Amino acid sequence: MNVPTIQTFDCGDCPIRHRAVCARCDSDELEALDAIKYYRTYDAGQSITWSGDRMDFVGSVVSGIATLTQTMEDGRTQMVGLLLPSDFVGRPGRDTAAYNVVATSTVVMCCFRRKPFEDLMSRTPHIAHRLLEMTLDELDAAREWMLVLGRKTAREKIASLLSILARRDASLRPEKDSNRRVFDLPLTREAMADYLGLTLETVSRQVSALRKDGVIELEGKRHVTVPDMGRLMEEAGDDSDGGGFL
Amino acid sequence: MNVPTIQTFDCGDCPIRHRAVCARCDSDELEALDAIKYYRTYDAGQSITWSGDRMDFVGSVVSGIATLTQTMEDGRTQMVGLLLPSDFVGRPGRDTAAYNVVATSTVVMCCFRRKPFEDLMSRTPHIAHRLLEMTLDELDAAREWMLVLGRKTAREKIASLLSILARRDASLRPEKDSNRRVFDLPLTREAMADYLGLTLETVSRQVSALRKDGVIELEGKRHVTVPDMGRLMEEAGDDSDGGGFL
DNA sequence: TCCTAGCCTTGACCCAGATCAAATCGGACC
DNA sequence: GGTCCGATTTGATCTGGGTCAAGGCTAGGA
Repeated sequence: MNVPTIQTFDCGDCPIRHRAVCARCDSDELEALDAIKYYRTYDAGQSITWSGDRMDFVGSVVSGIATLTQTMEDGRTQMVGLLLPSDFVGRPGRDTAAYNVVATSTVVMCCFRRKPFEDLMSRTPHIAHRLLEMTLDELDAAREWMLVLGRKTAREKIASLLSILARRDASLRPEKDSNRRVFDLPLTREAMADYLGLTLETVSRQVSALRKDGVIELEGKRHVTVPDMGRLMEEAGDDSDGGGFL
Repeated sequence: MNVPTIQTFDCGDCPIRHRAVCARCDSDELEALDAIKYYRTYDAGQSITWSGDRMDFVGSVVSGIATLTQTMEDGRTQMVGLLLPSDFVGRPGRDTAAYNVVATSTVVMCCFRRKPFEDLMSRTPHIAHRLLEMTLDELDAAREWMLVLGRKTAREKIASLLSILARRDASLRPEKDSNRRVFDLPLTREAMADYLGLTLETVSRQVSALRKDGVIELEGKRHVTVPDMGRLMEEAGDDSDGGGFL
């Protein structure tokens, strides 16, 4: 499978380096982007966007983690995307949000007002291209996830999620030992369940089982050590490199 | 939810009118597209693309139906997309296919060699924009499907699929009675199962159940009549209009 | 220090959908 | 018409994961 490179860009004074929308842009274009950008902070649990609401900005996550969810009338909810630093939020060309976006931790967003962003986009082909690439990556991620949701067992689902989180985390900070990974779970058991199409009880049981079997080690409830990524990816049912992203 | 308009365009001598990649293009641009396009026919069951293979064209489906699937080593497979006439296949900027694409019926594709298409794309912003829109629609479709896969019951899954097929079919041919729909199932029970993350037996049972309950009528095994789309969408667990596409 | 509120874990039991097995249907081909 | 084969239906049984219920762990507040 295809593991897209983490989307990061340097937009001047954002606290992290990332090259998302403005990779390859020249300085004029960057200046134009700078002119319409602003920052906004959301507290953990706060809603960034509510499905159906008017949405007059697009932007990318600078720090923190947000989730993209859909809900049925009876309350069943499914997470359809996990937004990590550098991920893009919002859809140019549409003025209402299609999903609920909720901050899981404190989230800082680098926002662009939608109209000026769209204007800029139609003037600078780079940006449209970049956005196309990012969208295609997201599409691949969504499709990979369809396989997880439709055909994997609970244990494989958990292993898949851990493997993705471990790899996304690893691409943020350089690792020495390529086989060992250490990271903090950014999600509650309930959020994991919503991502995996499971119940929180099943998530809890399977995490315990993986711990018992030595696939992972836990320190507290959130701090995870993966002694052997290969083993984890086997558990996930992934072949060679375990098509991951998101 | 958002029901994207069917992507169709008129590319000169294609047997159907569609406005996919070249909507809004002027005549010069159309001519440039014409210059690099060619047609190719695939028989039912024939593979159009094999995951991991080199892919040197992109294109859109002119007629027939193809499926986009992912497979695990042990044979479990999940359909991740259904390609109906006018849908776009292939990813500009990547030279290997990410999925298996298989013709379900005889399929005619309007292809563009990838390199010239990419060149053309970088010269004509319209096309990149159009592609971005189409990709965003597909992403919405994939995410909608994640909700189906992750949280719906077997009966709701079947109803969701039928509702999507009925609506996509309806947007191809004009309908008088907006409540009634008649169409042919383009998929075997097994393909439906692969789409829905079920087994073919369960698909068969639930289709029978929906027939018994008067939600649909069957003539033979493939010809479906939906007497009341509202009822069907209720069964699908969809609110108002039942987020559709694909 | 204790209390409280979220999380999280674990156990007991149940059921929707998987699995295994057997017909039946329908079209293509002789 | 008859045979064959793949697609479909239907039945019987099994089981992974859902549901319900009872504690446990930890951080923050008083």
